[in-house]
Amino acid sequence: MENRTLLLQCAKELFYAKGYDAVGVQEIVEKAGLTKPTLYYYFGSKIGILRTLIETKFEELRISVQKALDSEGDIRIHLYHLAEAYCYCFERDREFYMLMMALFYSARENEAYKAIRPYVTEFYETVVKVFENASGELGNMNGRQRQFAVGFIGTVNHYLLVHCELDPEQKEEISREQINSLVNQFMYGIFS
Amino acid sequence: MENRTLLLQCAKELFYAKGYDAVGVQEIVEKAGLTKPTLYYYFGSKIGILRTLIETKFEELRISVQKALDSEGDIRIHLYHLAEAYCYCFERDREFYMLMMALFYSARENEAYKAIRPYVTEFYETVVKVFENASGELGNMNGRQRQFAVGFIGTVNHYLLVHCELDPEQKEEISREQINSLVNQFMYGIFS
DNA sequence: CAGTTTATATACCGAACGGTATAATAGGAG
DNA sequence: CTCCTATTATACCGTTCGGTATATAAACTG
Repeated sequence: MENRTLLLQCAKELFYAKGYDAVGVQEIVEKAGLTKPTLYYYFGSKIGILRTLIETKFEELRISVQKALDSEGDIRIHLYHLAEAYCYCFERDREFYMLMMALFYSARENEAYKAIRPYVTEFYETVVKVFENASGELGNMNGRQRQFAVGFIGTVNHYLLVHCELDPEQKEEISREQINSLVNQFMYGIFS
Repeated sequence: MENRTLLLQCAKELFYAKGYDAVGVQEIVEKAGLTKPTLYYYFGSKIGILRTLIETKFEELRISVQKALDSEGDIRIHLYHLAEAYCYCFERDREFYMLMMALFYSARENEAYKAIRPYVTEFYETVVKVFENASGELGNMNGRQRQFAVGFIGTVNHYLLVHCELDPEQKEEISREQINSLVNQFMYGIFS
């Protein structure tokens, strides 16, 4: 493996296990069997390596989300494909997805949170648009699109957290029925 | 205010805003207008001040949760009172509740997570028991009590997070109807 | 008043922090 | 072979980290 990739991998594992602020640059390069100038050569700074990590992975997620939203169908279908895209990303790299979630819930003035914020906002806005485009089906939402979007993302994230707790070894993958019932439960919450 | 209480207050605000690892002991005592030995006199270590913070606040939550579970009624009533207890804790000290949530989602090998883990586990087990005691009403749960417990806590937490997003100034308090519909939505998820 | 306890400050510790100036090494191109 | 670029290491920078030895001031206790 290239040293650049190796550093990204080691950093991801350490950030996931201990948290961004609790990991030192020294620790990352030691794990990779390299030295600090190598890390600074590729990424420029400690936050730079986190940013690279986020950008790389989000690009993958962005593609599958776009594919999900291009599909034909009602809002239920779109939400299903959206949830599917998240679950797919989760299953491909649990460590990264969990790291992302930890960052999402971390302190607002933290540097690591500021690094992930624009990406989270981007996806949040994408989901808001899904609800706005569905006003024909859902009727007047009284400006609750934002609430729905936060709710939907939260429901999916929470589902994945529970899934992680119940299947730590990642033995079974998330089924279509599970994703379907997740979306249904969320939709019920809207109409009730 | 006593210097001890002042230090706890300042630490809470900083941990909430920046995260435990990103805050230095120096920063805490400067905000309080004191010096390091004073902090070490009262709390012994940096993690000691977080532990004191958690223990103090959890004692309050523990009392209101116990009161909720002592009430007569079916599982829906118990869950309602439980959700009410969480919401009450949240409204009394949003900063602390949000800090708790951030810690809950933080990295598993982080010192701060280890400090809060026993308390989270304690409440988690309490909620598991609520579901176990309701086997008469809910029928055979196929050992899904744990899943329900994680689900319930996650639903409440997520609701409070959204609430925070939509009412950042904390103008209106959470109504009985809101708590009721939250519990109903969760119960629907179980039966579906 | 003398002795003890409680509470606070000054001034310091070694270690780790993020980051860098500089040089050596390696590989390809002319 | 020689130059150039890409990559890596040695050795260091000033700052901040969590934590403490020691002294002092105030408040209680006999």
